[in-house]
Amino acid sequence: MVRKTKQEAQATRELILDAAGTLFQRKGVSHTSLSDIACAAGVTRGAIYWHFENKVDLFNQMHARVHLPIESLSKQTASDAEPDPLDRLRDLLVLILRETVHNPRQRQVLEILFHKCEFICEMGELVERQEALHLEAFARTEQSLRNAIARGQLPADLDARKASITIHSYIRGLLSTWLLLPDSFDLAGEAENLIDACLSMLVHATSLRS
Amino acid sequence: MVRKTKQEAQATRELILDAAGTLFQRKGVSHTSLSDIACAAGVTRGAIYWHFENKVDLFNQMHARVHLPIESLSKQTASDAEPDPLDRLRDLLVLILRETVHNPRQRQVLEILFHKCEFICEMGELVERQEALHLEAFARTEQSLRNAIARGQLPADLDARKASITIHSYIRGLLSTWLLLPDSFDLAGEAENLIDACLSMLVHATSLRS
DNA sequence: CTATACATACGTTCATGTATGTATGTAAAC
DNA sequence: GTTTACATACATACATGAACGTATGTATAG
Repeated sequence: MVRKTKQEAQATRELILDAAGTLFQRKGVSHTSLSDIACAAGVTRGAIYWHFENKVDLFNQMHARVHLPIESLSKQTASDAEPDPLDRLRDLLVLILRETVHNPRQRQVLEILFHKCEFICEMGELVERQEALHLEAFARTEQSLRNAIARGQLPADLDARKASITIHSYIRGLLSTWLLLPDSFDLAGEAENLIDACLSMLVHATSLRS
Repeated sequence: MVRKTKQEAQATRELILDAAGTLFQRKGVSHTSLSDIACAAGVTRGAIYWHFENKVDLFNQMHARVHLPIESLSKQTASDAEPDPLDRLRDLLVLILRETVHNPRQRQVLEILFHKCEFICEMGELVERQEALHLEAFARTEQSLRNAIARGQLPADLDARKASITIHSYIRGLLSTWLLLPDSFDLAGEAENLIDACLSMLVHATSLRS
């Protein structure tokens, strides 16, 4: 069997990415060889080297599949035409927590990023792109907070920058902790409570004001 | 040169651990070979295999050096004889943030744990011990919070368990974010503000009550 | 004299990258 | 509508080097 049609080739590519995701999640990125992936996907290493440059490239392509939805959502949230920016922010944050629990692919990618790979320069784009994504997210949330302040939903002297970083750290900590110890608490069930607690912090904490 | 005195042998052991720490932090655990470590420490692999079973063992021994101070501190904090448990908790949390910034060894170990190693079963004790440490920390903070509730420093109906996990996730998120992007905010300078914000959340957030 | 604290040397196992083989889809030529 | 030619989508085979673990050598401390 050789020379598949373009659709079949695309399916093979997806197969490889799926297998890689599963193995990365279970054994870690650097402890998974291309032979492992090929075997799990039912192909040979030749197929992998056809579709990808090497493991790092394969790893980066993996992330390209899952980022888009959450990013597009967060963008419209930061619009200053939104009449209730604080509630949109709340919706977004709750969604992030819930999706991580219920969307296997998102959970897989986050679990790999948090606990199954090493952030080193050899990973190529990953580190830079991840840093860039964070800074973008900081900025977008900061904008949302400014909009909320302008609409009187948050204290006028709230330091939006500090608050944005605080929120993101909080979310990252929740995800990281839950992905490490999924049985320690019910992330999906408590999502609203956890986010509301965080947002109430923005309202009440005088130490986050300038 | 061979056969050193016991003190010199101990010094060699420390040298190896130091070199390993530096290389793990820079290149990641699995991308650092024992040859790299030996070379950096000015010894041969033979010396490493004399002092340690293998890389995993070496990695685990690394952590044994740095955990103790923060653990002993957190233990006395949870004592119910403490008249001001909330303030002791505050001190502890602020200290954790500051030490991470100013104590190179703590920063190194945390940076490795968060971003330079993979949490997989092949790492041996690491995963289990790390999980155990987390659960202990949850429990201790929960006890501190109960003490604070008993002394009227926190709402009587605060869910201590939820609050404990919330605090730990928050701290973990701050550390993880800062270690990834140290220039994005001043963790040491803002330590008190960040912790006060978190503690004010415990006081005001109704969503953390039972 | 013996155990220690290494250094040296050796064998073996992967994992990687590349080179090559090969059968088929696909499009153009006739 | 065949035939031809070429690119595609892999499989197979090979060469290389890195990293590991172990076995052994060896000088000295105790």
